Formats: sequence, C-alpha cells, structure tokens
Amino acid sequence: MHKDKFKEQFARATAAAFRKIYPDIFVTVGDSRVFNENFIYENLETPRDPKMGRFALPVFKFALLLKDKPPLIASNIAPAAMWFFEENNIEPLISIHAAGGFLNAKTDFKILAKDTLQTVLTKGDKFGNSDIGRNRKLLVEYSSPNIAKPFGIGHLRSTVIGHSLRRIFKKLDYDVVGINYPGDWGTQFGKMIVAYHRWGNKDTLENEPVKKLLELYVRFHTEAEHDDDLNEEARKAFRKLENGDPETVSLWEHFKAISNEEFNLVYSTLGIEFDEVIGESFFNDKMEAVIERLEKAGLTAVSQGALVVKLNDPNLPPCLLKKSDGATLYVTRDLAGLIYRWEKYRFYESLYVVGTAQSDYFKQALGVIEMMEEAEQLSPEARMTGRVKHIDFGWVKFEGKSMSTRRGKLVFLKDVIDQAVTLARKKIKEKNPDLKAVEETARMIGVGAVMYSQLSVRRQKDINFIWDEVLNFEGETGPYLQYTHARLCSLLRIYNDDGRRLVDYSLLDKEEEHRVVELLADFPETVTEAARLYDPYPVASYLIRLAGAFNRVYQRKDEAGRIDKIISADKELSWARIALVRAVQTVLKEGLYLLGLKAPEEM
RNA sequence: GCCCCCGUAGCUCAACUGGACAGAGCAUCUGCCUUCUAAGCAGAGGGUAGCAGGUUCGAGUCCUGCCGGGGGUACCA
Repeated sequence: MHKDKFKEQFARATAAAFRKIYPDIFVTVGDSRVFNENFIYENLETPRDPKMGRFALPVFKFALLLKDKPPLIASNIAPAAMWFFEENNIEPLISIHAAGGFLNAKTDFKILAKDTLQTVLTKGDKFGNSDIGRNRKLLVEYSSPNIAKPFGIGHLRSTVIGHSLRRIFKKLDYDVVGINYPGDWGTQFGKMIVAYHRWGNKDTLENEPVKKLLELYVRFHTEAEHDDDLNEEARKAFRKLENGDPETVSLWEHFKAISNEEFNLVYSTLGIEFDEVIGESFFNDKMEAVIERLEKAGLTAVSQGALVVKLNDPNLPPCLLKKSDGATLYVTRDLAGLIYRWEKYRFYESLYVVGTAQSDYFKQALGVIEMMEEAEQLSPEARMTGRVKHIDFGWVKFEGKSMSTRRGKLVFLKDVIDQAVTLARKKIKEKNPDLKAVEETARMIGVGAVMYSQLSVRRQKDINFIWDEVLNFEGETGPYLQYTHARLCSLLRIYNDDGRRLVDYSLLDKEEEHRVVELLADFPETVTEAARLYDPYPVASYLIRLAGAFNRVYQRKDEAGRIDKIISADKELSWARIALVRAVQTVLKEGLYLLGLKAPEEM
C-alpha cells in the first residue's frame, strides 16, 4: 500500500519527539503506541476544516499513558518534532502546530503542488490507479432486471452502483467480471402465460409490447384477488414451461426477445457495460445437482410438502429448494449460480448489488452454502463462504410513494430519461445556442442527471425519486460536474499549449488554489475508500468538492473586485494556472468515468 | 408478534466509523456577466441532532428504554 510521504515524515518526527519528551514512559512501554511511527501513522485524522491542517493527530487518548493533560502534550510535542528536523538535517515537508489536544500538520505547499500536479499530468487518467487488486478476480452482479417487466427506476440503482463499482475496482487492478443476471424464469412467467392466453393474442404485442406485457401482468394480479383459480393455473403453466412444453417455451422466448430489446436500448443509452449476461434459466439443468449435493450433505428436509434446508439462525425461515408441487424457486437457481460461479472463477470476492429488501434472502442463501461447505469439510481455500457479499442499497420510492410492479405503479426509466434529455436540450438552446452537437450533448447531460441522482447518497440510504430534484441541473448534480468539466475544456482550448514546459508552482499562491491542489492529492485515497465501502458515493461527493473548489478559483475576485482570470498577460502565472486547470480536468473526467457519466467538452 | 434499517435546517442529504465551533445543495432573500461558458460565484437567514437516560476526557456517532417511519417475515423474485 502506497504511503503518503508527508504523513510518514510527521510520524517519524512525532514518534521521536514523544521518545524525547517522555523518556521514562518510553523505557517502560518500548517501541509501541505513540513511540511507534506506524502507530502514529495509523491514528492520523483529517481535520474537519482544511484550514487547520492537512492532517492531525489527536492526543487525548494518550493522556492516561503519558500522565499529562492533552493540550500540554500537544504543546510539548509540536516544537520537539520541529526540532527533530533541524537536529537531523531533514528538510521538513510539513509544519506541526499544537491546537488544543491536537497536533496539526500543514504541508509545504510548493512541494505538495509540484508532486501532485506533476503526477496528475504525467499519469493522466491513470492517476489514482493502484495494484491492490492484482491477481484478484472480482465478480460484480448488477442490474438483473426481470424479463417481461419494464425497466423501472427501481432497477436503475443496482445498475448504476454496480456499473460504477466495476470501473472503480478495475482501476485498482482487480480482474473484474461485471455480470447481468436477468430474471427470465420463475412463477411470474406462469402468470404471464396465463394472462396472455386469457386476455391477449399476437396483435396485443404489436405496439409498445413492454407496456402491453405490463398491462397483462397487472391485470393478472387484480383479477387474481378474487379468482383463486388463476394462481393455480399460473403454477401449472410454469410447470409446463419447466417441463419444456414447446408452445409454452416459444411464448416465453417471445417475451424474452421483447424485453431484451428494451433492456439493451436502456443499457446503450446509459452507457452500461457487462462482461457476462447469464439469465436465471441458464441454471435450469444445474439445480438437480445442487439439490443432490445438499441431500448428500444431510441438510435437506421435507416440510409441509416442500423441500427445505433449515438454517442455524432461528430468526430465519427455512430456505425452500422446491415447492410442494415440485417446482423450483429463485433461490434454487441462485444457489446453482453461486456454485457455478465459484467453480468457474474461484473468485477473490463476489458482489451482489441487490436491494436491502433481499437481505434475509441473502442470509438464507449464503447460510445454506456455509452449512454445505462445513458439512463437506472443505478446506478453507475450497470454500466461498466469506467471499460472497450482498452489497445492499436502500429502497427507491417515487415522489414519496412505494412503487409496485404488480399494481402497475411504477415509473419507466425510458420516460425519465426522455424528460431529462428534453430539458437538457431546452437548456442548451437557452444557454449555448451556438453549440453544434446538441443532440449528443443533451443526451449526455440528461442521462448524467438521472444517473447521478442514484449516486448522490450513500447506498444504504433510501432514495426518494423526486422529479423536481432529478430535473434540477444546479448545485450538487451530474450536470454541475459536467458543466465544470466543459468549462475547463474551454480554457484548455483557448490556451492551447502542450503542457510540457517548466512551471513555477509557487505562483499558485491563493488559498483557493491551495484547496484545489489538496483535493487533487486526495483523489487516489478517495477511490480506494469507495472500493473499501463498496460504494461509489465517496467519489461522487469528492467530485462535487473538487468542482466547487475549482469554480471558486475561476471566479475569485481580486482586491479591486475584478475577476482574477486564469489566463492573463502574466505568462508565467498563466502557465501555472493552466497546469492546474489541466490537472483538474483530468481528474474530473476520470472521476465522472468511474461513476459512469460522460464528460462533455462543451455544453 | 418477531427480526433488520432509518429519524440531523422548510426539503434532500454530509460529517473520514468516538474528536475541534454539526456542514453542503435545493428552496427564500441580496449582490456579481464591456473579452477565460452565470448549468457559475459571493453573502444572509434557517439547528433543543425524535424523546429520556447511560458509558466516556469527549457522543449525531456506542449502550438501554420509549415514540415515529420503512423493509422483511417458507411455497414471489
């Protein structure tokens, strides 16, 4: 793991200072706690207010050990640490100050700026890359919509989060396989088939077939409320499908084709990629083997006519492998999928980006796997237990109300995107009528706004999908990031140089500029943080901060109240500032890429 | 009933997993475009952190109990 050289120097100096100021205690505890450099490094924090310093060490926890009051400790250590540099003839990269119970470190700006900007400009979009994922196979399952149902905004969240995680982990050199696992099997198809036979025919599915399928699905559920036969019929129809009845199968194929056409359109509009698309039905012929394996492991039981595995956790209901009529369930296929993926990939980790409503379900499935591997006494390397993770995310509501496919209460993603793109088109006409690529740009912005709406909150939080907010392009939004990017590109077009000259970074001496450089230096850490949390959110909020910091530089006013422009008559100064612009543009573009958003050069 | 999650500004959310005076955006109000994109920037107002206890040098963050909301609770996925 790459270490920050400023923090390393801080740790070395303060550890030495602690040894010097508290020699008696050092003798008794030895090279540990505050006397140990690594310990100090690990305990560094970032101050809430960047003005206080780049990083800080709170010393409260050491008061007991050192038998001193925290402010006294800090004020003793700070000068001793600075003295350490002088004593050992080390050029300090930082200055250390005591502030109450904190030791604050400020970095030498010239060094930070030179390091950071040169690194960004030479590495380009590889800035922030890391090799922590080398030789690690990582599976990410996301999107996974249900065939024969429209792609609603409910599916958007899994799609956007998963796709972003795929890119983030790739950046860290993981060998990522992005998987789409569409729901193309199950009792729902029995319902669809019954509904189609009762109320539909070939002509029904001529125009807007996806909406027609939804209508059939909804009608089934409303009528099933006072017609018990319907559900029974549906179960029969699904069994027919499982038994391979040709007519039923071809109808199912037809539904699938209709849905896939719509899904692919959505994916290409959003720019979503997968490495593998395998539907549930792929596992039809692999379920028996799983059931046999579980039986052999002595885990199965028959309960109320159904084949089940009872979990160890008393709070979980038994896991149903087969219904009392012999038909399989979702989990049966998912267990087969889990085993199949483990055997095929021997993954380091496998992530399932699925809503939090399914968390008990995942506990069941993973519980069954764990019990099985335990019963089979597999070696630790042969077990997938602990490597499979449910990456859950909060409920998506629409205008404060729950959505329900069964009741037809849902919002089509297609409609949402259309609205957003239309609005973007309108704004372009208004704000930049000379823009040539209107259609393409409007699409980037509209889609960006919709996608960002799913990333602007930590993934565990519920999201309320509110039109006014999604269609607002100001403030903490995708279009704001894109706009800032376009603005940066515009500057680079005007000041057309190759960026290969010697730059005096000390000319970037304004507070606003310092803040931008500090943020640029934070990018690599932000990416690893996102990976650690399995959440793109840190990247999203980071980009907002970066864009805001740059916009403040861009519109900073001098003492006379005039805008202090990036490009001025002062050549040296302009070069330095353009280097900053180029670095911000690079990171902003890469960050947007990680989120799955396009970065327009003009808008 | 039982099991998870959540309650922070009018609204939507942050706060580096226990640290510094709780921060942003939206909305409202006030400024700023005679050449670098105003989808922007500066500023103002707006807070008893659901309530009550507890642990701690230190609590929005941890523990307990209430109150309120959401989700799940074997033959859906």
